[in-house]
Amino acid sequence: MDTLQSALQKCPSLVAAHTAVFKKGEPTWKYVNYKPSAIDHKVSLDPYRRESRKMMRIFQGFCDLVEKASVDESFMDFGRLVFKKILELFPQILEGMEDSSSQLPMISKEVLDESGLEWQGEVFAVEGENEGEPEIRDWDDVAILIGSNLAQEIRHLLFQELGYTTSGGIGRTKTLAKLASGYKKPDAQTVIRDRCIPDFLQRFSLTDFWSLGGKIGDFVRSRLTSGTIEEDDDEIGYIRNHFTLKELINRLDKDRELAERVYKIVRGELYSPLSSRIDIKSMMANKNFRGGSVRKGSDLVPWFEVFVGDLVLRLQDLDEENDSVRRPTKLSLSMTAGHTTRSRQCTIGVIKDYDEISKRLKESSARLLKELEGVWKDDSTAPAMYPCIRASLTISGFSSLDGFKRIDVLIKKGGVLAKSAKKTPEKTPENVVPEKATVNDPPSGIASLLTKKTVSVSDQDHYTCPDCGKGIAKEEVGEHKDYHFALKVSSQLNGERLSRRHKDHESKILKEHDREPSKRHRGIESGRSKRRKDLEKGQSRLPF
DNA sequence: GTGGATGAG
DNA sequence: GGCTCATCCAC
Repeated sequence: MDTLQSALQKCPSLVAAHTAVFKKGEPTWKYVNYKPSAIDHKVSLDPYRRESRKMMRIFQGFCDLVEKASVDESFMDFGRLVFKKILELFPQILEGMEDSSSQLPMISKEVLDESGLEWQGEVFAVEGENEGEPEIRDWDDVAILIGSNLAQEIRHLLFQELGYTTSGGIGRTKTLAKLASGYKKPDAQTVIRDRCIPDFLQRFSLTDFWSLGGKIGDFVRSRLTSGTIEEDDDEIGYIRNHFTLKELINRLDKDRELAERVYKIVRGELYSPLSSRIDIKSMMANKNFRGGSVRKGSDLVPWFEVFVGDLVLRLQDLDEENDSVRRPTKLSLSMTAGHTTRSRQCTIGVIKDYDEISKRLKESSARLLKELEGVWKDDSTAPAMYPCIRASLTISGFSSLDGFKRIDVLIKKGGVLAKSAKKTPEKTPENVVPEKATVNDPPSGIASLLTKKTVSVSDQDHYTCPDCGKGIAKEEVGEHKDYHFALKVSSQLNGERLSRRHKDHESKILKEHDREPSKRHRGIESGRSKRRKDLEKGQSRLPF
């Protein structure tokens, strides 16, 4: 790794950015006016998380289904927005929807031109496609076209609001959007029409796909290719053209799931749904120690201060972000000395107050440290525990106590919630993990923009839909009914235009969240940011 | 409950 | 390449 000096030598115009740091022994991070040494500082990613959250809020204000992919990347499902726009611009589409099994008649070039729609961004073109305006052949292209406009809008909005430039990708699946978003940067977007997918994917290799970047990708490649020129020129196309699903299953040691994933991925047909809320399962604060600076137990205490400060801060952020109260029930301390890593965990009661939980986490950490020292002593395999190379604290087993917000106030200000709260967290609605949607064969047609096949089901209150017999969570009943209405709209109206009432209802449908992406759903992924000066609450920074 | 592996960035 | 972080799974 370069030192600051060597990096500056290679790139004189380099602007080295400061990052916020925790100083050993301090529970809060700050921007320091000196060069923080790795020996007694730990980087804080908090400022980035905060910016991330601001971006998320803007995305969510724009789009009804947003999936956070990482601190600086999100997927947006433009399905409803696109459909709404299509109805607005081309209401005649409804006439073609009377027969849901047939293809929708395409609108004329004149009507299209009248709409004033224009492509936004770099529209990836197939070999031999005429120069100039990218072709619009079918409704899929129209949808992507509108998607490119929406992407431009949200990117512009983000720049207006936060000053960040972004790169985006527009495609029919997350995989495509993600690859497209990195295709041209910075401050650009790339648009992939369905028919361009093979040509676009030719530019990538198997291991460029998300989740295939590691050993699994290498394994798949080793089972499918032998390194010929043909394969090398278009690895993905080669796989697409040479293997049936059955063959893939055989080649990949009967790993059906993996085979199906590969099969779909190389065709740009992995229609995985976006999930708006991924409940975090654990939080870790870690520090690698250099130069043998931790030679005894007491050397760790100031780091516990830092770890706990970091974790509790993030806990606060999590609450803020989700407007919830989530608390860990488990704490784990892990340490590495030499080549051996050992960890011990303990359970902790649910504590609402941040100061109280900090106190508890520190006490427990000290206790776990004692335990680990014992473990090391008893373990003849392991050498000495000190000097310690690494230590980390992980909190997990989150339980949500939103339902206790008021009760807690009544009991005691900053009080500790008793066992009752801890014993029944699974029963609180917030803690019910929604059933993971599984979509393999999405419905086709524009109607699919409105469909929702899977709904989350809680053990307690559910309702059985008379139309389809599915169990529906209470909160979801309205939405579910809208789903059936949507089906009717798309398949039963006998060519007549929607009545006023239907239109109202229809717009209501469009406002609903739809966690079921489908073949026709468009994803956009955007990310990468520039830094911007901003004073963070509760934290200080120096004016550089 | 633990240790290690995996994958992303 | 070092480092940070989250998740999964075999034992």
